[in-house]
Amino acid sequence: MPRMAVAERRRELVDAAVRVIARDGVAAATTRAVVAEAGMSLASLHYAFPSREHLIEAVIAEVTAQERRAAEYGLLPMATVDGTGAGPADPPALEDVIASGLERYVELLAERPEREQALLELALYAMRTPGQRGAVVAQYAVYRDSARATLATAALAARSRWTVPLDEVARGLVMTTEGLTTVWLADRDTEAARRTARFAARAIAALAEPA
Amino acid sequence: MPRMAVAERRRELVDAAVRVIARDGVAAATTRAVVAEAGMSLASLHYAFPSREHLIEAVIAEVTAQERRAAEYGLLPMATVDGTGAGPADPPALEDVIASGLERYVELLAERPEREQALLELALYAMRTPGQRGAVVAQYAVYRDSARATLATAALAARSRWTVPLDEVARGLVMTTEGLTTVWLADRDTEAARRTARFAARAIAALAEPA
DNA sequence: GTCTATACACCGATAGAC
DNA sequence: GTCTATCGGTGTATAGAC
Repeated sequence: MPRMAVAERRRELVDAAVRVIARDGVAAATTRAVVAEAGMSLASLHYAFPSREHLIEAVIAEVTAQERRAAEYGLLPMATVDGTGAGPADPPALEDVIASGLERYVELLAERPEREQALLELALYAMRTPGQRGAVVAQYAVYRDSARATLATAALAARSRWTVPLDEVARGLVMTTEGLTTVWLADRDTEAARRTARFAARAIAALAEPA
Repeated sequence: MPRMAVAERRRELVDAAVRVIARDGVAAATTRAVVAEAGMSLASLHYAFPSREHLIEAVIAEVTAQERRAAEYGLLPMATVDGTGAGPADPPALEDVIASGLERYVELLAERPEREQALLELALYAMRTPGQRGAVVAQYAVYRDSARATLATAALAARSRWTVPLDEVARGLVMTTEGLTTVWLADRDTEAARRTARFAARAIAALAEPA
């Protein structure tokens, strides 16, 4: 193996761990499985990280950062739905904006179930690991921030304003996506999930009024 | 150790496994940890179960049965809220009935987080284990059935009727409890969860009209 | 810095005495 | 039926050659 900076090695190990976890779960992400995936020797891992736990810690941090980026770059958000330069006379209905966003999330879920399952497993793992509780809180704070920003933009696009604190709405949206995720992972019924998503969109949109 | 019927031994092992899983997680429920919890020797486990996987399978079945019983005996349901023999003139508001049920769920969650976390972990484990996917589907079917029955009773008590198929409402309720669970497990903010529960109750109640 | 080789604990499972 | 003892395998982590 060629020499490489420790930082680079760390990056490759984290990426490999992410792939293993997505494919086979957190429990299967043993040190041996990760280095095999990364094409390194076992000792390289312990040179880059003091222990497996530190590696998983880095994985959680990396995944959280990815989620943050995805949220910021609007891969998840629902507010970019129109784009046709709608005139001031015909703003989209808020319910439709939110519904299309949630439906896009369901699509994404159905396309990459491993990713969402991996995120859930990592969260549960972190909840059990004393030093990692903060990481979980941070992960869900990212979700909430993203939801807040998205909902603010959506209301703007739909010429509406929220009648309850934006924070509450954001919390409800995060609860919705988490609920959709768990239920879909359990029964894999995409059509039912789409219907539930539309129902949730209606419920959330009811918390706003025309501006 | 005293002699005992295989069935009884199986029962004790499953109970011990449930305790270990609730306390330390699925990954920690090794054969040795379980027999230590049950106060048996290692060989007894393999006499009662052909393998650890079969034991976990039995645990999932047992936990699902417990959930079913809890649902049937009305520990979860929200429809038994009044009980004062309210006259025909003052039915409770549907929103309040559902809200009190969901708030009770939040209370239960805050009281026994280990149980809900264990259920989630078991579900995720089963999703990854080829032979266990059916168990997960069954588990969530139980939730849905319970939700359906509860919602039907609630509508009756509140002199309302659902304007969308009951199945859809039930699905929305299950999604809600799952979402509440994951988010609460992540941030442990009980007051926020209560607020989210009330918001969800309003949204669900909006799907019914006076009968 | 990177490797091979290995230490050592714990895993699931079984053999065989009682 | 129930136990102790042990097998073969895999886990994390490290020692020491290069």
